Amino acid sequence: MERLNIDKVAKLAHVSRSVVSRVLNNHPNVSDEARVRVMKVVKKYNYRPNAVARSLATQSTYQIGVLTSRIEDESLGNGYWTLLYLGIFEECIRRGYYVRLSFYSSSMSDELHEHLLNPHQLDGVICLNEEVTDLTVETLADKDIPIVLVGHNPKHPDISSVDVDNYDGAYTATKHLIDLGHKQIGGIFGDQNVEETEHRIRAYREALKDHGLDVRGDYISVGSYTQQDGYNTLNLWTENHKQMTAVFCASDTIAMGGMLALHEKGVSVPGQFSVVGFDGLPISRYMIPPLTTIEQPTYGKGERAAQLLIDKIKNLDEKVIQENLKPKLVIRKSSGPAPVKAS
Amino acid sequence: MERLNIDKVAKLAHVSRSVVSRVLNNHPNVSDEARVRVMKVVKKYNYRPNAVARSLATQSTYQIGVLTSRIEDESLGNGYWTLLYLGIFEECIRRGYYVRLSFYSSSMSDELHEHLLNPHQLDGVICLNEEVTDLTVETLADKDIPIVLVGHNPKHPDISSVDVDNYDGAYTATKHLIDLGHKQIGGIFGDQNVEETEHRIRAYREALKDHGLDVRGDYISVGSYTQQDGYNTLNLWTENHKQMTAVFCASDTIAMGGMLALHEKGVSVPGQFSVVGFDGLPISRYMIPPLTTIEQPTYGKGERAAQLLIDKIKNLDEKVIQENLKPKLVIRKSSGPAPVKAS
DNA sequence: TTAATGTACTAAATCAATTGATTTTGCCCA
DNA sequence: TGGGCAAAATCAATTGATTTAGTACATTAA
Repeated sequence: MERLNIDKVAKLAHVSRSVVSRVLNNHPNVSDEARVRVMKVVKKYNYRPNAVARSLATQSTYQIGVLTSRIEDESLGNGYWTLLYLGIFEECIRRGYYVRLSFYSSSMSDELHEHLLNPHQLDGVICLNEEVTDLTVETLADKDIPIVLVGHNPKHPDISSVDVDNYDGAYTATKHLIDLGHKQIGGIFGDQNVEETEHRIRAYREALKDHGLDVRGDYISVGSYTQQDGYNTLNLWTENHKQMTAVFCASDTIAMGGMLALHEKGVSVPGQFSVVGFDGLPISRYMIPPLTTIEQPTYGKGERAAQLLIDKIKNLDEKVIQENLKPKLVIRKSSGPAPVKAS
Repeated sequence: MERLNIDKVAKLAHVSRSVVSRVLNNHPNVSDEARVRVMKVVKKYNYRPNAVARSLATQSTYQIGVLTSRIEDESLGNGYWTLLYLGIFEECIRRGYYVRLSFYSSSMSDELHEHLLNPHQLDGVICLNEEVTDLTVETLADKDIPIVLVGHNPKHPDISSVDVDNYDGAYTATKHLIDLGHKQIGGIFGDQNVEETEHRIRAYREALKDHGLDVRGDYISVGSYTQQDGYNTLNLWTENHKQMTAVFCASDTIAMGGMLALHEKGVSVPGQFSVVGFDGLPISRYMIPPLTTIEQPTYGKGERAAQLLIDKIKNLDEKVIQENLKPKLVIRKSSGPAPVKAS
């Protein structure tokens, strides 16, 4: 198939190339006859304007970059990400944008990272985790490229972001356990110094306090959002904290690891011990037992982030929006009434 | 920051723009003095050539498309995909390519699908599942854009592809159960009419036959690669096939659902019943009990697919390569010796 | 009837690179 | 001093679109 360009189409339709461009972009001042002639040729030869040339002329590529850090390597395998990508992608496609996928690793040279964010190629960037944000913001600082974050970042109050309401979710989870009669409730949390984590911890503490329960420092573990961390922590606690009857895990993966530790120690869930997770990963309903969890709208987070970004690209709207999506408590079999004291 | 282009750089370095281009692309016939002068300016102003203009001139975008079908919606949440993307991405970055991510859904118009594969924007395409292959091949038929598949597809023998050795994996899994003394072994498989599935089924049957065991039709289920399917199937079988003591699940997700069914029925794993999965998802080691599975090199599949694609883009090499990567049996706690007959 | 406005179109500049053709420079040797 | 020959540099075409400026003609208003 010989390559078709706008000039050839113009010739075939007996108009100038400007007219073809007008027709294709729905610009005014084109007669109906000309429009019909052009469209006929376009249809017949299945002509599509060259997007690269168009990008060069318009100085916009209709591509946005999505940047994930692979620092928490292990967590990349947990099913959360694909749903996030899907949400971003589908919103983008609806609005005529393409998605470029990148993973950042700390071993990457700054130069390569900059390369990933090459300003002539991306109309905007979504950062999916904390680790990439600082570097990205810095790299794009004077380049005038909009950024949106998934997960609020107090270090960057001038950048729009989307997050689940972490406080609300963690409070609800803890209260759920309190309502079931548990008095000794542990909390296992992920990465320190991340706003998300701090909010979840605060909500956990305040829920306990609000209901007249003690907040014990040794009932709180702050590690990482991994199965390994949940496993290790509950392995310890089942030894050291015999009074504990429930735990709030700040992610489903932590809960998964934790439940394995409980299983190995012969502690029955929920008979002797209740577990609540956070995230609502698709796999959570098939854990043994199925996990009570705080379901966050993962797909929706991606969707909304893309919306905010594209709005920003189009309007150059300077408003900063930091949005909280509501999570939802999903009660399954991993949580139950506090066991009656054996003493 | 005022926009820098090749002309301004040329002026600042007191050379013509061709020299700048030569320097940047490591072409010969540039004097050392000129090279040094140009590089000095490039460094000083942090100049990066406009990738869009470069693409227009060279007719190549250094972007490859990665297409996933979202038909099996549920399975998008299982952690397999991100690892595949990661493998593709890292190989691409090493070789100077970008990755564009797309999800195909059957509700998508053909036009939109074509749009996703816009020939002026992609140097090549990787199809990650069966569902998107036919349409993609057709769309790109006369466009001269290389394609590589993840998962062999007998309908397209002229396209390179990467897959795990499904026969080998399934045979090994089944043999593992046989070696443990199981005689009544079920098989739960995923999507019908996919080469992958057929090979796994064949290997399962032949392993049984090779070791003198009966192959029973009612011990084989062909459904989908989902937890739900594993759950349903084992729910049935625990009722109907009391003699069965083990099952080979053609995916870890199937196994996960299956183990939940067993748990609910009070069947202990591996005491009364053994389960082997396929995939080696990161979550498999935290299932209850940790899953014995056939680990496939998911990251490696992505990596290799990207390699094949880029080789094809660069050499226009007409060789068709259909490669099988070796899977590995990982023995954990979900499989054990066949229970001694109660009768 | 004339001036002002509006519509449909074309020509040419622009975007920012690559690259083949051409010219200039530098060097050696006769 | 001039001819021959590479090496190095420049020039200009090319890639395929958008978009501004300019033009011709028709319509409306004064």
